[in-house]
Amino acid sequence: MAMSDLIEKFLLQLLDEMGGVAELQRGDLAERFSCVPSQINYVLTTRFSPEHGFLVESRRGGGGYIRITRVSPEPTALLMHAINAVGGAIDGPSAAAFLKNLLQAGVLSLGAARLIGAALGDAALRAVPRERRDAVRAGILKQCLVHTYHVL
Amino acid sequence: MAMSDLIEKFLLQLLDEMGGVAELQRGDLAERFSCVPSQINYVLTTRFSPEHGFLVESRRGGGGYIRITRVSPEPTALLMHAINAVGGAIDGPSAAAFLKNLLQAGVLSLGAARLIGAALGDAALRAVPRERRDAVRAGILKQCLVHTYHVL
DNA sequence: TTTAATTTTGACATTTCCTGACCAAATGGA
DNA sequence: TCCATTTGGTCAGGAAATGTCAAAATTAAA
Repeated sequence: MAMSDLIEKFLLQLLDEMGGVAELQRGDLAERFSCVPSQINYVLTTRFSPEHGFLVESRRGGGGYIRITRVSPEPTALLMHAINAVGGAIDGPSAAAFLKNLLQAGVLSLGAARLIGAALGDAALRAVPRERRDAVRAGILKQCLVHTYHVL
Repeated sequence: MAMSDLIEKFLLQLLDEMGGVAELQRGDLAERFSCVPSQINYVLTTRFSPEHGFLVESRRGGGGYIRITRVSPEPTALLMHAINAVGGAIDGPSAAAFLKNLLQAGVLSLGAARLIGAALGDAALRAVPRERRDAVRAGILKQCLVHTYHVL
C-alpha cells in the first residue's frame, strides 16, 4: 500500500470522527508520515478533489491550516437529473420540493435555493395568467438549474 | 488559531454588543492580547477594511481612540430604492444594469446576481409571450430583491 | 521488455503573521 | 509659544505556514 493511500485512509477516518470536517496542519501530517510536505498536497489533489466530494480550504502563514470538508458527491449528476425531470410545466409545491431536495443534497446553497424560490413564487408571477404559470415556472427553474450547472 | 483571529473575534463580538460601533484604545487592546500595538493595525487593515463592511476612524494624542463602525445598513437602503425603482415592467438590458449596480455596491454576491440574471433572461421566459415579458421580468426581479432584503 | 501512469521528492515561490524601529499628530503645562 | 508626553500610523524584515512545479523513482499495463 502506497504512502498516499495510508494518508488518504488516515484523513478519511479523521473526517468520520470529526463529523465531516477536519482541520490540520500540513507540516504535522507530513511529519507523522515521515514524508515531505508537498506529498500532502498530492494526496489532497488526487483523492480529495471536488469530484470526489470534498472541499479543501487552506490558509498560509503563521497559524495556517488545511481544512477538508465532506460535501455531497456528484452534484452535477443530481443537477442533470433534476433538469431533465422538471418537464414543460411544474406547480409551486412541486418546484419547492425540487429545491428542497437539491438543497439537502448540497447542490444548492440555502441562499440560492431561497432566491430561486422567490423567483418562482406566485408573488413573482402575478403578471402571468394562472393557467400559464406552471409553464413559466418550469422555464425559469430549468434555466436557474442550468446556470447552476455551468457555475459548478 | 492565530492571534489576529482572536483579536478579530474579540472585536466582532464587541461590535455586536455595542450595536455596530466600538471605540477603544490601541494600547489597551494590545496589552490585553500581549502583542505589539502595530498588530492591532494589521488586524484592522486585513479584516476590517471597507470591502469587509467596516469604517475605521481614529485620533492620536491624549485621549486618542480607534472607532470601528459596521456599515452594512447601507445595502438595505440601496435595495429599497432599487425595489421601488423597478416599476411594473422592465426590459432585459435595464434589468441587467440594475443587477450590475447592486453587484458593484456589494448588495448582491456575484453568484446571486448571476442567478437572478439567469431567471430573468429570455431563455427562462420563453413560455411568456413577448409583449408580456417585461411585466413578468419586473415581478420576478422585484420578488428576488425583496427576498434578498429579508435575508440581509 | 517497453511504455505509460502514478507516486515521491526537493527546490523555490507565495501568502500570512508578528515584531520593532521610527514617524506623525494631539494634548497640556511651563 | 515651546516642548514634553501621550497617543496612533507606517514600513520593512524575519518567521511560519502553504502552494507549485518538474524531475526522479516506482509501479502498473501492453
